[in-house]
Amino acid sequence: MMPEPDVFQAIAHPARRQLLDALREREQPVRELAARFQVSRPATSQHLRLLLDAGLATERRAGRENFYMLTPEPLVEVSEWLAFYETFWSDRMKALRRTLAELEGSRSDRESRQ
Amino acid sequence: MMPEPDVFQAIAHPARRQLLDALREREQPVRELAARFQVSRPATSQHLRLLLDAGLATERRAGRENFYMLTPEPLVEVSEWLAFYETFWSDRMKALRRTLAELEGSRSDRESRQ
DNA sequence: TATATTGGTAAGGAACTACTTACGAGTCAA
DNA sequence: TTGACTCGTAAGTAGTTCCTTACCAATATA
Repeated sequence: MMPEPDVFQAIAHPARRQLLDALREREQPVRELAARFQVSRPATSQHLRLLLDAGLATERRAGRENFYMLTPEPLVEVSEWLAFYETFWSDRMKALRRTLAELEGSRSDRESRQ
Repeated sequence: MMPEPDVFQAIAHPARRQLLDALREREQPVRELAARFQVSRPATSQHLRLLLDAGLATERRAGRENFYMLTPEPLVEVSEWLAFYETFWSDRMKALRRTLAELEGSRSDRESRQ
């Protein structure tokens, strides 16, 4: 947990995003997570370790089970990085909508198909 | 551009995020991007290729220069995925703030340091 | 106590990533 | 036309990722 390596790297793998998605519901033991996604238990353990290191999950030992719980705060870094692009793409969306509206206008002459 | 491979993978590498950040300003030729980040030109080309494939950039040939331009729309996928977590972490933030407020309250007895 | 369950991790290997150097194509300028 | 510039890509390589199987420790159950 101290090393806190790249969150972007942590969410890059589909299997790890699936794990995070599953952990949104509730904390879950490895056994359950592994069964759910047809991923072998060792592979699941290894992905979970990476999520731990990225600070995206915590573990809670209960008997022989190890429950993993979502701690989504590090995702804020991704969110903040994305924020710079959101205005950008909404501008582009507006421009696109404008262009489509213009096309729509110029098409009203030759209303024909459909 | 047709294959459109994983956007999450595309933004996983710091060098590619730097490239995207640079492209937010304006379209830029490879030469300029490579010079800017002390990354070799071939390496830059290879990263840009990946961004192209992910649909995060387009290229425009002008003479012997190749200008790359940001097309951030595919980031919407990341944004939408993150949206599910934002309520989650804002709830956690609220809970944290509540806890801190309680601690603050119980501390008002022994007001001492700072 | 013996046995089954749960899980972490080591070891090994296939596939992938990210760099380098080398080269060739296309463009521009003298 | 010659030489410099810009760029993509091939080839090679070191390092990393992601899986597997095998094993051991800890815990629960019969």
